[in-house]
Amino acid sequence: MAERSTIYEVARSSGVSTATVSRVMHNSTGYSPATRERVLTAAADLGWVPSGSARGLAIRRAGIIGLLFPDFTSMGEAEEESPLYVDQVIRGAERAATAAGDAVLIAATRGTTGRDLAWSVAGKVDGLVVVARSLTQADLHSIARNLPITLLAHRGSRRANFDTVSVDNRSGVRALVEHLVTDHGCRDIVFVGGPARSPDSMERFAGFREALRGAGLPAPRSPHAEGAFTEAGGAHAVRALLVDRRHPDAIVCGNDEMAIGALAVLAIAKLRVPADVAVTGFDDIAAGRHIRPSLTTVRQPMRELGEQGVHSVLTRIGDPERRRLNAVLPTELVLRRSCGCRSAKPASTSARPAA
Amino acid sequence: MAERSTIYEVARSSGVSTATVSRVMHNSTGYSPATRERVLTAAADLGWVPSGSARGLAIRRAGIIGLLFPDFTSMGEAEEESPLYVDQVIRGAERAATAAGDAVLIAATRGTTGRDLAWSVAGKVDGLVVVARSLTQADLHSIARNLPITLLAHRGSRRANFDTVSVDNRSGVRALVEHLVTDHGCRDIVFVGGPARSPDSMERFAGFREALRGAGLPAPRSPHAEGAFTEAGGAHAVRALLVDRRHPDAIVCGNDEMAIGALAVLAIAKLRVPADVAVTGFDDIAAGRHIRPSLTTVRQPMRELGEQGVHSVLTRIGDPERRRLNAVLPTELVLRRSCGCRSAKPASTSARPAA
DNA sequence: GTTGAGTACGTAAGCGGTTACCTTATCGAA
DNA sequence: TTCGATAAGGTAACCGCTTACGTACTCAAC
Repeated sequence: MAERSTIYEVARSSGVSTATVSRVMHNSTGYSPATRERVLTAAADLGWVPSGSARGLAIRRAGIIGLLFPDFTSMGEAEEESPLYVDQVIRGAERAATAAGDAVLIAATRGTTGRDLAWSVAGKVDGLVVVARSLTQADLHSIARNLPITLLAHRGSRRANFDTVSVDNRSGVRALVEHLVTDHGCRDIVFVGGPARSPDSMERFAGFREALRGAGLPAPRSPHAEGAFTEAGGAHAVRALLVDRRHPDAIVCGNDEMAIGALAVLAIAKLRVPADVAVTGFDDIAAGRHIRPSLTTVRQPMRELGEQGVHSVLTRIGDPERRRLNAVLPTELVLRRSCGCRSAKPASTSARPAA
Repeated sequence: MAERSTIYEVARSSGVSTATVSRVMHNSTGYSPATRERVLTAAADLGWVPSGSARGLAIRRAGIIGLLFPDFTSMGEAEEESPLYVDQVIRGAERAATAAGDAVLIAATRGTTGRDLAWSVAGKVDGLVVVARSLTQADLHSIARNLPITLLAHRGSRRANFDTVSVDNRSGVRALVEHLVTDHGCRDIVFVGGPARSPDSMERFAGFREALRGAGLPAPRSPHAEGAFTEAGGAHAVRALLVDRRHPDAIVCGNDEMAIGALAVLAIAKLRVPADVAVTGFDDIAAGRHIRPSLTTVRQPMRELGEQGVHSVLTRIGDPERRRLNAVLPTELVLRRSCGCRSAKPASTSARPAA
């Protein structure tokens, strides 16, 4: 690996000009079959890997879409790091980008801002998919002046001047709570939310309230307990909850990890799930299928979120003048044991299509 | 977002030459504090995102490391797709790259080869980390002529002319089996392997045999059953196994997902775990902690694998003449319920350091 | 006053592809 | 024979940065 070979070497060793090499590589016309052969073998012989930088500069397109997501590890101790669902989003983004002939560049934002961000990530891509609140408002707007950006799972995104793709948190929880009320006769239902300022948590709580009001039940102004979106967070919140009240009929948790934490605490408190109290989560992570009782939850199409995100920036790259697009992906109710259901067949819910 | 702004515009609007803008942006010397201010504000005002392609071309370094991993989804039906541990590897790679000021570009190889590969991925990066067998031998060697490549978890990699980072599969399983024999008195132990040609599976089986021989027990020439590295694969293999023999003392599975499949089949067969038969996995995926009985397994440092992989190519980029590096990461025995242990404290095992 | 060193810049030649525009050769039709 | 069309392929400008050099100016030392 002395030096990376260039198009000039390929041209020389096949006796043509670089223009012809370029033409052959792109299947355009203007060369004979014999020439084509010579160029192709020369390229293969050299193991030529064309410089993406040079090509990108020339055609003004790097062929790379960036995916930005939050990672808190290095910030808050060994805390929980970036949420599990990000993995799925990454996979989805990869798939969509590859299908479109692009590649995806990923980067966790650990407090990176401004100049660093622009140089280390933004400059290398043709567009950015940004998960949740991984970027400050300032950076978002600054970068958006030069690069297409699509926001993922960003609440209040309708308002903002961005393309967005989000998940129908509200309908998901609404369907879930309606199920608890209607099919399991629950009346006393509590909501254990994630971080108070989390957009996801707020939306889910909103769905919770809607369902209760719809059922003619009293709806609280704020979640009955809150904690981090982690097992520990859920455990802590439920522990606190049980201190000053009798156990409710059902505990609706902000996400699956919190629900798993809740299950652990309830087991210790000798409360049976679902006999004494039903428990539900949100996300549908893998662990929910294996834990006992298996977890009733709302499935988010995380992978699709990533796919649509990439799709969205690709679309805007293709047509910068197009009007803003705010897509909302449907969620799906997944009924398992922890709510009292026996079967595990999922029931489809919400479907408000892209706006 | 009319047109991406360039260094020329920054230069013009701050009244200096592009050389000076460049100097200011890189904190080198040769400008006055006043000039620095002017340039910086101009850049911020424009929201200038410098072209990574242009910069990459000029300094002959894209600042991107590629990570290639297998994904079989689109090839073999809705089969299982790329293994779960890849997510962890991705996270590790991202972290290491970001720490070094680079970014990571990910791409699943779904049969992509030759020319496409070179253009879509290889050309965009400064080096490649390749998971397992995501690339054909031919592509590997071809690309390696122009790009630093580090192989991950690639058996027989010692021989190959590549930098490698792998995991000590063999010692991991050896420690596991020794534990079953010594602490739980198992004699009749079977190995349920992954795909016959999987390097990982072969290495793990080798460790299995070593442990048995070391304990003076008869060691089989080949795994007692085999299947895909999935729940279905494990279930299928164990079902076949139980058809023509009495249940063994212990079933050592090729990975956690197979072990989970095994647990399901054993439950249906009314065999108690661990009372009647012990079951173990490999990998330590999250589900293993939640399933009942919790799964005894061997933890692979997946994240570290990704980190070391990136580290390795970065090192080689820095010093192309350096001699081959073959790192082997230690594994760790994780004792939980499924082997008969009560506690869940992990015991450290193997530690053969980098070679 | 001349010289030398140092500071603060500007100039322009790359980096490795792409592609608009030319040139040359070939061939059928007028 | 001449002409126009078409095929095959070369020339060189350009994409947006970096950086080796060159230049102008200041200041201290001789």
